[in-house]
Amino acid sequence: MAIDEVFKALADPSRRRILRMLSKGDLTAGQIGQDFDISGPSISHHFNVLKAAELIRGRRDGQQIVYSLNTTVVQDALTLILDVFAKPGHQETFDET
Amino acid sequence: MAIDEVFKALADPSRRRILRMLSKGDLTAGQIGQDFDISGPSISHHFNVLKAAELIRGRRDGQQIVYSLNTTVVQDALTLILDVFAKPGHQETFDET
DNA sequence: AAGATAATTAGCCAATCATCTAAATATACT
DNA sequence: AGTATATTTAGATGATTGGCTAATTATCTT
Repeated sequence: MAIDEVFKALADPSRRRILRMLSKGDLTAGQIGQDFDISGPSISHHFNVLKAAELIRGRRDGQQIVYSLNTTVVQDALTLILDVFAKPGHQETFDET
Repeated sequence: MAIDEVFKALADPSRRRILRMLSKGDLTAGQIGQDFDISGPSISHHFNVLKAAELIRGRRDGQQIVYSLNTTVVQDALTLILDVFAKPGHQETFDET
């Protein structure tokens, strides 16, 4: 997993919205696009960025591409995000102060 | 806290490195800068981005500016980051699969 | 095989970003 | 007051980004 790609992918609000949508379940490109005011190609570009970060995966189902969250990478990404802030030798879980 | 600023701040590897350094303890601008190959003004720009996201705070101590992590905002930011991936109604902690 | 639908890739453009050098500001020292 | 040190702000520049339209690819339907 490329940490840099992950953080860059998360930098855009549309992409974060896509991730949030997919966290509730798989969706086709079209279903996702309907929720946005931007053009199809622009959405497609966001899919590419998210795929480059390996945060999502797409599989073709007939005419449509069904996108789903790559939960494995999402877990790893969250670990790395927490690492940015974690004091080493201070094994803290998220809820801890 | 401006979520958008937070994610933009995290998008740059130098800024993530700064945060990691500060998570171990406060440091002056100069001490941080020594660890980087980029110019002073560039580092200063990164401080500004991190300050805009309220992730760090700087206080003057004589000639130096001492930077520290804004732990309150860091906590809130982590919550928001987790929200990007969390299925609602599925109260999951970080360690859970 | 022709046309419709779903989505992508290609190519362009304006806006943003990370970096730089030069100049400015703030504090300390002599 | 004058100089050195620490850091920032100002302004410029090349690279990256997010958006668009047009064209392409893949699949389905008739």
